[in-house]
Amino acid sequence: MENKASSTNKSEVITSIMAIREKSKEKRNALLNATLSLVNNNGFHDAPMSKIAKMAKVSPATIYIYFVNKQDLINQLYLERKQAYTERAFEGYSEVMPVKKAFELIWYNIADYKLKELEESWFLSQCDNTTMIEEKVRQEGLKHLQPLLDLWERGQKEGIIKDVSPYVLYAYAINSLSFLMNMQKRELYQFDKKSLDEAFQAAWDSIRI
Amino acid sequence: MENKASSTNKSEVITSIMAIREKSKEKRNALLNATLSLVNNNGFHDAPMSKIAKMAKVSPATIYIYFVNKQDLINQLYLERKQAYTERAFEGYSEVMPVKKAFELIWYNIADYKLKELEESWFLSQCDNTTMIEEKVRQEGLKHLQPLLDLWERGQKEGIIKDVSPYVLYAYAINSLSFLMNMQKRELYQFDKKSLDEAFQAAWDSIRI
Amino acid sequence: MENKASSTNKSEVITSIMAIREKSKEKRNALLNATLSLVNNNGFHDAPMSKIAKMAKVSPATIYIYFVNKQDLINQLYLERKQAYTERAFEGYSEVMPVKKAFELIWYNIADYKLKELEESWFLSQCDNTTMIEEKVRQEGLKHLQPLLDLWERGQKEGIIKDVSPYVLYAYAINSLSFLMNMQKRELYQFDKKSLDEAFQAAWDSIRI
Amino acid sequence: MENKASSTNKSEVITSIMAIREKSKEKRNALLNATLSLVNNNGFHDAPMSKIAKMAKVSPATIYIYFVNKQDLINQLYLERKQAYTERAFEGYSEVMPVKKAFELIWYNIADYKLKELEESWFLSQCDNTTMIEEKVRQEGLKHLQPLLDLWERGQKEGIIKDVSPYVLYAYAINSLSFLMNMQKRELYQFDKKSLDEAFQAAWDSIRI
DNA sequence: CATGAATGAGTTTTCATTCAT
DNA sequence: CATGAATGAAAACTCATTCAT
Repeated sequence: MENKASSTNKSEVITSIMAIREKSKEKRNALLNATLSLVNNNGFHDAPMSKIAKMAKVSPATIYIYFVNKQDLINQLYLERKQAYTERAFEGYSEVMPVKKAFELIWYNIADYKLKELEESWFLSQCDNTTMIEEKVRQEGLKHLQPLLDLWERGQKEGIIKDVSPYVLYAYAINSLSFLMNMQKRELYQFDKKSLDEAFQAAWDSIRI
Repeated sequence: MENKASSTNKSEVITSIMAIREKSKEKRNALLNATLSLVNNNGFHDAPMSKIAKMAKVSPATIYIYFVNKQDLINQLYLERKQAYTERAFEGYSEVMPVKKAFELIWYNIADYKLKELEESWFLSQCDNTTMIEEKVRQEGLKHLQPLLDLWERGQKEGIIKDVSPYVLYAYAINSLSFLMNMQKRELYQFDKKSLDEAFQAAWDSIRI
Repeated sequence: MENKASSTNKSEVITSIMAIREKSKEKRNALLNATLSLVNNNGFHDAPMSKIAKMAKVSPATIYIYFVNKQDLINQLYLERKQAYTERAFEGYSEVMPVKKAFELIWYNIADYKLKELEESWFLSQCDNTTMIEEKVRQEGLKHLQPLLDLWERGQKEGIIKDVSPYVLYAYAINSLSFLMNMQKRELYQFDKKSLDEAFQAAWDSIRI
Repeated sequence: MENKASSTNKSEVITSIMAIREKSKEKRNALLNATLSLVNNNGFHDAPMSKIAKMAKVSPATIYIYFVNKQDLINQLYLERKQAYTERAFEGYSEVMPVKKAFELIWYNIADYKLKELEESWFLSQCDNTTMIEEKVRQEGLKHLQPLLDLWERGQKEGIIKDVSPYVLYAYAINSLSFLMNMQKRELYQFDKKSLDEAFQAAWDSIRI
C-alpha cells in the first residue's frame, strides 16, 4: 500500500462516494432542520448562521459548502417543504375521481398534513406572510398546486363549483386551514375528528354551488 | 400688550404647550409610519432603527424618547393599527341589527379596510404569522373583536349560524380575506365589485346553516 | 402694581435673592449627592448625567447651570468632600499640643469620619485610585493636610517620630484606615471600640521611634 | 517524504495545532495587555472595546471569541494578574521558616512586585477600589493569600504578632505599600533601598508585639 | 433659572461571510 | 469536505451636551 488512492478498487470507491454523499445529505438535512426550528422559534430575524451551525453540529463555514448564502438556505428549505406539502396533498388522488370525492380527499390530506406537521406548516405560513422568501421562489413553490386548480375548473364546468376566481376558492376552501393551524399551534384551539368534519363542511359549503 | 415678556398670558402658554405636544405626536407618528413601511417592504429583519430614523427624519437616538426599545415600537405600532382595523370593522354596527344584516355590514367593513389599506393589512398579517409580536400583545389586540363573537353566538341561538367554534367561523368568514388581500398586494388578483360580492357569498355560505 | 419688578422693595429683593440662592444651593447639593451616590453604587462608568438629573429631581439641562460639564461636577464634588474630610480631621487640634496627643486626636478624628461617613470615604477612596480626577485637582485636595505634615516634622525634630518620608508616615499611620473602611463597607470587617484602639496602636507603633 | 500531501504526519499535525493554540494565546494576551494599559491610562470608563481591539491589533469582533463580554474580559484580567501577584508574594516561602524571617521574605516579595510591576499594581489597586469587579470575583482573587493569614496566626500563637484581626494586620503591614506605590506612580515619591528598609521597619513595628 | 426634547458621536455586541489549514 | 478563527460592517442602544422655549 504505497499509494492511498490506488489501494481502493472501483466498487470500494463508489461505496465510499455514496457514503460521503449520504453523510453530506445528512449534514444538509441537519442544516435545513436546524434552520426551520430556529426560524420557527425565534423568528427569521433571530436565526443567525452561527446558531444554525451549532444546532446542526457543524462549523459555520460548512453551511457555505451546501448553500451559497443564507437566502439560498432559506429558499431551498422553503421549496423542499412546500414540495413535501403538495406531495402529501395529492396522495391517492387521480384525475378521474368525481369532483367532490377528489376535493374531499385533497382537503383531508392537507388538513392532516397541516395538523400533524405543525412545525412545517407554521414555517410555510411565515414564509408566505413575509418578505423572507423572494417572490420568484414563492411562485416556484406554488406551481405544484396546479392539479387542484384543474380539479376546480372541472367542477365549475360540471356546475358543482362556484364560478369564481381560483384565488377565492383557495382562500376559502384551503387557506382557512392555515388560520386554524395557527390557533392550534398557539394552543387556542384543538382539532378533533368532529371539528375537522365541521371545518370540511364549511370549506365545501363555501365553494360549492 | 406692550412688552413681549409680560404679554405671555395663560392661554398662549397652553397653546404653546399644545404646539409642542402636537409636534411630538407628529414625530411619533412619523416613526410609526416609517416602521410600518420598512417592515412591509424589507421585512422585520431588515428594518433597522437607523433606517427607521432616517425615514422619519429624526436621529436614531430620538426613537428612544418615544419608545423604550425596538420591540416596544413594534408592539405599539401593532396595537394602534389593530385597533384602527377593529374600529373600522364595527362602523355603523348596532347590536339590535338582524344577524345576517349585521354580519354583512361587518364583513364589508373589513373587506373595505383590507383592500383599501393594503399596507396596514399586510403589516398586521405579517405580525399575526410571525414571532415579532409577543403573544401577550397579540391577545391584547384581539379583544376588540368580541362583538363579532357575540353576534355569532346570537346567530347560533337563532339557528342561523353553524354551531361550530368561533375560530372556525373566523377562519372561513373573515380570515380568508387576508389571503385575498395578500394576492391583491402581490398583484396576482384584483378585486372588483362583483368578485367582492362573490367572496361575501362564499363567506356567508361557509358559516350559515 | 403695574410693574412686577418695581413692586418689590429692596429688602424684599434681597430676601428673594437669598431665597433663590438657597434654592439654588439646594439643587446644587442635590446634584452633588446624587452623583456621589450613583458613582458609589454603579461606578463612574455607570453614572450618566441623565440618572444624576433624575435622582436630583431636575432636568439634565439644569446640571449645566451649576457645572460646566461632567468632569467639573466630579471635580467639585471631590474637592468639597475632601475639604469636609480634612476639616473634620483637625477638629479640636492646636499647634501647641504635644505631638503624640495631637496625633492621637487627629487619628481618631479621621477614623471617626471614615467609619461614620462610609459613603463619602468610599467615594474619596475611589477617586484616589482612579483616573476620574485630574492630578491637578487631587493636588488641590491634598494641601489641607499640611498641618499634619507639620506636626510630623515637629515630632521628628523632637525625636519622637521616625525620620522617614511623610509619604511613608501617611501610608502607615493614616492610609491603612482606608483599607479597613473598605472592608467595613464590604461587610468583611466590623469596627468596635477595642479594635479601633488596636488600630491606633498599630498606627502609632509604625511611625514612632 | 516526496509528496507534500502525504507527508503530513501525526507529529506535524500536533505541531501545527500547537502553533494555532500559541497564536490564539498571543492574541488573548495582547487583548489582556491592551485592556490593562487602557484602563490604567484612561480609566475603566474610557477604555472602549474599539480602542482595546485597535491596541491589540485585532477586530473588535475578535474580542468576543476570547471573552464573552467586557465584564468577562475585565474579570479574567483581574484574576490573572491577582494570581501572578500572589504567586510572586510567596516565592521562596516555606511554612517552616521562622515567623519574622518568613514575613520579611513575603513583604519584600510584595514590595518588589508592587514597585517593579507598577502598571499591574496600579490596575489591581483600581480594581480593589472600584465597582468594576464583582465582589464574587474579588473574593476569588483573595483566596490565594491564605498562607499569609496562616503565618500571622502562627506568629500570634508564638506571641510575636499582635493579637488583632488579620484585616488590621493586612491594612498596616501590606496595604500601606499600595499607597506608596501610587505615590511612586504619580512621581511624588521615589523608593530606594534605604526607604524600602524604612518602610519594612514601619510595617513590622505596626504588627509585632 | 429651568426644562423637555433632540441629537451626533460613540458604546457594546452581533452577524454573514471568508480563509488558512 | 470540513473547520475554527477572524473580521468589516452594521445592529441596537446610550450618553454628554445643547437649544428653543
